[in-house]
Amino acid sequence: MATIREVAKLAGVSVATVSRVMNKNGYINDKTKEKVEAAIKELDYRPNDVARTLFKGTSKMIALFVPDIMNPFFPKLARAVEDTANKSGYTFILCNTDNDQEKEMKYLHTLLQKTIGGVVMVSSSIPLETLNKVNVPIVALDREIADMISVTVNNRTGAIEAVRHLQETGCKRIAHISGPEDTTSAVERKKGYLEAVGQENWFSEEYLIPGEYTFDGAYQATKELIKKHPEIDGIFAANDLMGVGVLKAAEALDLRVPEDLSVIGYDGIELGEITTPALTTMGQPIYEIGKRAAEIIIDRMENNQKEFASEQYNVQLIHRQSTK
Amino acid sequence: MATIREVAKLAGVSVATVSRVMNKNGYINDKTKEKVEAAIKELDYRPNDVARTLFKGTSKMIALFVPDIMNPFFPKLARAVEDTANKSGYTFILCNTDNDQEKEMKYLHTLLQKTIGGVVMVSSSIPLETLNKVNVPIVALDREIADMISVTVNNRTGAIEAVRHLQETGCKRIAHISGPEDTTSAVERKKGYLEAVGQENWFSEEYLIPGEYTFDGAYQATKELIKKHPEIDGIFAANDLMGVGVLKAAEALDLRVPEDLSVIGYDGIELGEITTPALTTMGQPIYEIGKRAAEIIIDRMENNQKEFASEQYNVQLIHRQSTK
DNA sequence: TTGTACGCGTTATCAT
DNA sequence: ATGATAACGCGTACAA
Repeated sequence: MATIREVAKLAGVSVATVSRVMNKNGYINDKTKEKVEAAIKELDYRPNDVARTLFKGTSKMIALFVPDIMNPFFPKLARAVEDTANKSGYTFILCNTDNDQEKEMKYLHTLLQKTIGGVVMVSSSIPLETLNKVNVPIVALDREIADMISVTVNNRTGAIEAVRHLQETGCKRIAHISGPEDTTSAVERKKGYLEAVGQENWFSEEYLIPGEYTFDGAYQATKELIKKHPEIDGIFAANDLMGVGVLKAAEALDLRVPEDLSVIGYDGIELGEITTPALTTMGQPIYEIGKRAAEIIIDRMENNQKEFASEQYNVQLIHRQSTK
Repeated sequence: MATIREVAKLAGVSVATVSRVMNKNGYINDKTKEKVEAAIKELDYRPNDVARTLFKGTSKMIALFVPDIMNPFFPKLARAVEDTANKSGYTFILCNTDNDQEKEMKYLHTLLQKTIGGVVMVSSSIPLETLNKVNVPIVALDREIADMISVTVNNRTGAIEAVRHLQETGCKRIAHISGPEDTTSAVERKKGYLEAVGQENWFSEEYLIPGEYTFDGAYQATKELIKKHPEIDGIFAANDLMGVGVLKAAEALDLRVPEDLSVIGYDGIELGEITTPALTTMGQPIYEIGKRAAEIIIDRMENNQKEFASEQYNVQLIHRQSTK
């Protein structure tokens, strides 16, 4: 790779001049500009981004922390962040955290040492004081982190709508398989469920069981739930991955869906279209929120004076085959 | 972030000494070492990786080029590469290429400007001369790229095995939905299919139709295929995503699987476990090959004198419900 | 309008 | 055993 010095020599000018034409800074004679551009072209010169970064003190890189890219909710989110980052000339770094604090801290420090520009975080177990001490813009995505700027969907009201849909399509006894307690989206969805049916006279605490946002968790949970409470005729799973787990458990239990058991999920990932029956769900604008989070981060990096606010998007019922 | 100079000042030594204790280079008095370490700890000093990279001329970053992380085959591969990279202290950069040459070239140059350490590539439309000119270790993963070092599975023999399985379970007329012609894995799988049944007297070119490795492609292909050739009783889809597409098409066509139509896929992604019926497939060690590709890249970066060779892994029949 | 020289934070070489 | 300093490649005051 050619350096700025080589270009300067070939063009018969100083490095400063080359730098100026590269960055369109200051005044330059048209004639010398041409010479320089010719030299740049001839050598296929591309400025060394590392040197640039060192000088500027910040790099055009943006990182995304997700629990696990193998969870089918995240690829689209990652894609959205990457696309948006690229559009503004940023490089995209993906970090799988496994919700492991040690891993997250290690990542954060590694990135800091690379003078990362900004971080989009889906969840974080990093202590708030660390997060605040760190001099890098951070935006929370999908889940809130304390009082940081976040891009989320309206989980509580979406959950209420999900339960209402179950009721409107004839369900009398509705259970909820919830997500992790330390995840705001899961907590909000559970709140919505409780708000919708917590006061019903049939309601029981036993209708509320944790599934940890995983397929297996929901599968097991459903089996136990139905064994104990065969009267259940509707299940609201806090995410689609669990919704699919419920579907498979129903299959194993020889329960017809939606005749014997109605199922609704949350997220609207493509997986839900592929099951038989296809999963009814509350669809969120996944790509959209990922894109917005990236845009906000980039805005904050380039435009530090502006005021930023959290954003909340709406979810929408997608009626497929797992409810009547 | 504290710099090495601040540490030096606090410890009352020169920056060279600090550098030495950081890198465990040269001789250092135990006493001064202690002083320096104390200062490092006190300031929570972490060397600036950008400066380091600038000096060394290469960075501890490894990139993975995939067509699209939203394709369910890739998350596990990405995860494998990232895990392996991290284990050796490398940072992971994900690049979605969409099989778009322009995008790939842009990525490559961006990364080069960051003095990327190595690149793992799933497919590439980058001209070979560019690839060769570039002074960065590259390994091809999942698909071959000319004569570069690659980590793949045995696609041809796996395909033969898949077709044999269909035959052994009673299929008499077996069609193949193939992947992209410019993708070596797809070409090899098609070769295997042809090798297995191309000489049968019932064989017809019309049994061989392209599905582009996509769900929709396979869905449409299946519908047309069955309409034209209702005698088909077995389909070998060149990947699982298409296998699932076949399953859904069969459902739409009111065909029972496997009674009326047997289906086998390729890859062994988790998606195939979730459909009803679950998809029989040729499972490849996805995580394993991703890991190996990363290991090889890292080896090449750290150990340039060694000789490296391509590796090929075996696939294994996973018999689920879509075949008898 | 252009060039010189310094600084960004490290590491490695050469003295001491 | 330790320190001073050049060098990595770039951008920008400041001088010319």
